Amino acid sequence: MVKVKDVSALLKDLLKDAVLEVALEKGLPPGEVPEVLLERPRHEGQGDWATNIAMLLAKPLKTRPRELAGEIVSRIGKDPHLEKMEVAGPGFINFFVTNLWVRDVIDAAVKERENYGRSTQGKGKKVQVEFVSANPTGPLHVGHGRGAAVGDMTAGLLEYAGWEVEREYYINDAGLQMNLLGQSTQARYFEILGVSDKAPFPENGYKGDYIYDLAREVLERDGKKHLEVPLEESFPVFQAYAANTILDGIREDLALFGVKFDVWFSEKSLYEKGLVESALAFLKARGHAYEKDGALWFRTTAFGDDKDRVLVRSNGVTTYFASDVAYHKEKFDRGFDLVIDVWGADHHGYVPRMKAAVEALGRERDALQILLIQFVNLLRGGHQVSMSTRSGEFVTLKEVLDEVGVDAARFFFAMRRCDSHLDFDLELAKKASTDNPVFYVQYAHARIESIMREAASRKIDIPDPGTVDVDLLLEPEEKALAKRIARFPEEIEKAASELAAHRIAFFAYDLASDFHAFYNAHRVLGVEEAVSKARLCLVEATRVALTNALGILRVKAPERM
RNA sequence: GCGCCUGUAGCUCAACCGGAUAGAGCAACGGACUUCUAAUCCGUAGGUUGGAGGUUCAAGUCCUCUCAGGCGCGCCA
Repeated sequence: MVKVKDVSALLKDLLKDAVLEVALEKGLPPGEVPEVLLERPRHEGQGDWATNIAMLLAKPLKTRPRELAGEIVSRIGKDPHLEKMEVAGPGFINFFVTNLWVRDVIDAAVKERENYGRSTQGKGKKVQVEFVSANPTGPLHVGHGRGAAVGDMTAGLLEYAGWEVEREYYINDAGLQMNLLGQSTQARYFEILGVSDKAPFPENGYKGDYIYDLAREVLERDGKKHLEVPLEESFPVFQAYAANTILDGIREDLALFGVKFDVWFSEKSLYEKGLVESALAFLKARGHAYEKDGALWFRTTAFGDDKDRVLVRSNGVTTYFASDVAYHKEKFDRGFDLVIDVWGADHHGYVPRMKAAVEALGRERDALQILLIQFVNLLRGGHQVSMSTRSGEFVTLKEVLDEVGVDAARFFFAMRRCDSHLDFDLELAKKASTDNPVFYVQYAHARIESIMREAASRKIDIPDPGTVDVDLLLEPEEKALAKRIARFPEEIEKAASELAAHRIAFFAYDLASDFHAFYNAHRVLGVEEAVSKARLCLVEATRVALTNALGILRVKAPERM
């Protein structure tokens, strides 16, 4: 039996031979023959596969595309999987395959189960996905949620495509923002005790209500003792308490959202281990860094950035960029073949210098991929909700999860390309109606489980797909469904190589849609036995593909709804 | 001023390395449950892909210009 994925490979080989033969005959050196590609035609009636090769070759061979296409077709060898070929449109060659693939795909899905669709694309390669990485200065908001979903799903997708994947959270626990957090908490503590003039609230401090909560907790734990000592002395207590408490909250929120990190990496640890220093030394030794105006600069312009960047300020303080260079050096030193950073789109100006850093570290520019997550426009009751951590006015991720549920939130984020702005309407996501795609997809799964329960109660087993008579699955809804299942492995590879996890969500939706259409048109149980058996196999194959797709997104596939 | 992202049906979004007739859902209208779950399905209607040029056999996709929205442009993070 030919594996589903191999049908296209098989066609491609036949096609390639024919193309080379024709090209050679017309005097075109094999080196100048463009790459032969097979694509999925957009429309029904244009076959299962198509190629544009005749159009590409028409010019160098000085012939008309359609004529050439005919010539190529006449040289393509026979194969039991190949039903017929057609020359269509401006010069496409359309391939129609025989029904053999229907059994092939059902067989593959049912037998491979949780491995159906897995790819070896990333085999033997290690990738790190770093995401969220929010400063521990406040709770996660919806924007972080989108980053968390995209990062986690991208990681899941790459795992499925054969990569060894590590999920990492970078904790920005060093620097100015952490000081501000400590000062803000300290100031609120004094304010609560009615002596706010003794510890004024810092400019640009964190104004959210949660800072009051932290201050009150310190007060409960320690009493008024921090009033008695100088501010510098009590400051570390406030900072440590605030940062640890907030980070714990972040961990809890992410756990609730179904996101698990393999590594929580502390920025502070880079300094403690001397890695920032050694990274700077590395750059200096290779002539990528120089001193000017009392500061240390990184010559990022040598790698395409539009200006050089400061690593160490003239006051001796290292910049955020310096620790980021050190961090990325450390990542590559850990042996990753690919490093993916998921950032908020407001950091896009940072991309060229980070890419420059990667090159200066002696890596390919593309060894670092940065996914920029566009802003989430949070809507509630039609009007926009502001989301700035500093102003303290935001809706937290937890609030959203409590309101709309984890699955709805994850799927909502998954249904958009990450570089597209996202309107997240809470009222809409919460509705258990057709508006909400996650219920639509989950309902398809619940229906499948229902069929399986019914079959079990009637003592009917799922037969071996090898015994299925493919000619019993010729209804348009059956073929459409089988075809969709067959595309799952392609979809994985495509999505993985584009780092486009949203494709999986769309696939799941389309698969559910094909299933619902099938379900409404045909009965699985209570029809003629051979047909029933064939359909049971098809349903089981659907269940496998749907479960696997949802598994990548970490969205539940419920047995009942 | 310079740079990045976005602009596709009334609304929210898809569209593979440039391919054939630009697809879904919602909203609107008309239909379908005596059966394995109607949170479903089927049908109708809806478009100059913001605009103008260009490259190409072929452009939503690439190039130039332009308009609109968002975001960046620090010895901040």
